[in-house]
Amino acid sequence: MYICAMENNSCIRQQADIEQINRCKDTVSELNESFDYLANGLSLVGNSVRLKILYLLFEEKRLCVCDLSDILGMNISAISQHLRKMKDRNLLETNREAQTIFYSLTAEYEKMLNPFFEILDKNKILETI
Amino acid sequence: MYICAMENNSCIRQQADIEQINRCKDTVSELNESFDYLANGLSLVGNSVRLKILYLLFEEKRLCVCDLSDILGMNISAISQHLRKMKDRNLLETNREAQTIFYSLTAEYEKMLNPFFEILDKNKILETI
DNA sequence: TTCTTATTTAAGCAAAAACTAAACTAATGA
DNA sequence: TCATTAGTTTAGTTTTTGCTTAAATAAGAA
Repeated sequence: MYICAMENNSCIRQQADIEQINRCKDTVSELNESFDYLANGLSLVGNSVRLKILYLLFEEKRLCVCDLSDILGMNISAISQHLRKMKDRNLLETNREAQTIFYSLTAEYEKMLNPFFEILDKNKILETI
Repeated sequence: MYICAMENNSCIRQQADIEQINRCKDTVSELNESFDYLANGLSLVGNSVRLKILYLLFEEKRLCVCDLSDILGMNISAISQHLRKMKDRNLLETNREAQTIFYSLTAEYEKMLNPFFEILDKNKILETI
């Protein structure tokens, strides 16, 4: 009989597969940082404002903060903060042209996010029919 | 000259491409629900506890609430609430066997999440070297 | 029927994320 | 040099998310 390590919510199972549990625990501790890193990256994409920004950059190649603020009907500061997060995680890169700073997708993430852009593309076609 | 529709943070650009802005606005309003839906799905994966659960289910095919609670060292209730969210969004399905409820990935999302699982698999191999 | 095991659900709280407003930086041009 | 435009940063507020606790449900066993 196997007893969970939880203090309060004790879950006393008759039929736990201890080998399986241990194998899983090993996986989790081995990949712990990978899980955190990947989840953090996905959480950036898992926000509708940021997903819109990413898709628009995929379509338009480059846009400035002011464009995005206008398109999305949002405060420049809010947009800038979203862009910063994505730039910090290397989803985006910048290119200054006089006072204007253009944001674009990095090649790495353009490729990685492509399957999701395709889903959106498909919906776009469906909408127009 | 083009003036943004923002009240306070007025961004008055000399060189905005109005056609581009309008094209983007159309895209956003057309795909608005798709963006929300996709972002919501991705936000589920963009949490390290849920990503761990998904990967473990990918590896082990099925696990019950109690197993996951034990493996992740978390309260059963917390795990159950994570599972519920993912089941509601159709990432997971359940299968009752007596009192035990086994969760597993739906075929649709197993396929969709595969590229991310592959990243984790690769890291796993690297860790063991 | 009552007890135990497995899980879910609801309520409340704490931490994290997103947004607003205002101050700040940086490039350009009069 | 000073004003303007474009964007960033910081501080504070609001909203959302995740977790804890406790109560509820559901299946099987005594």
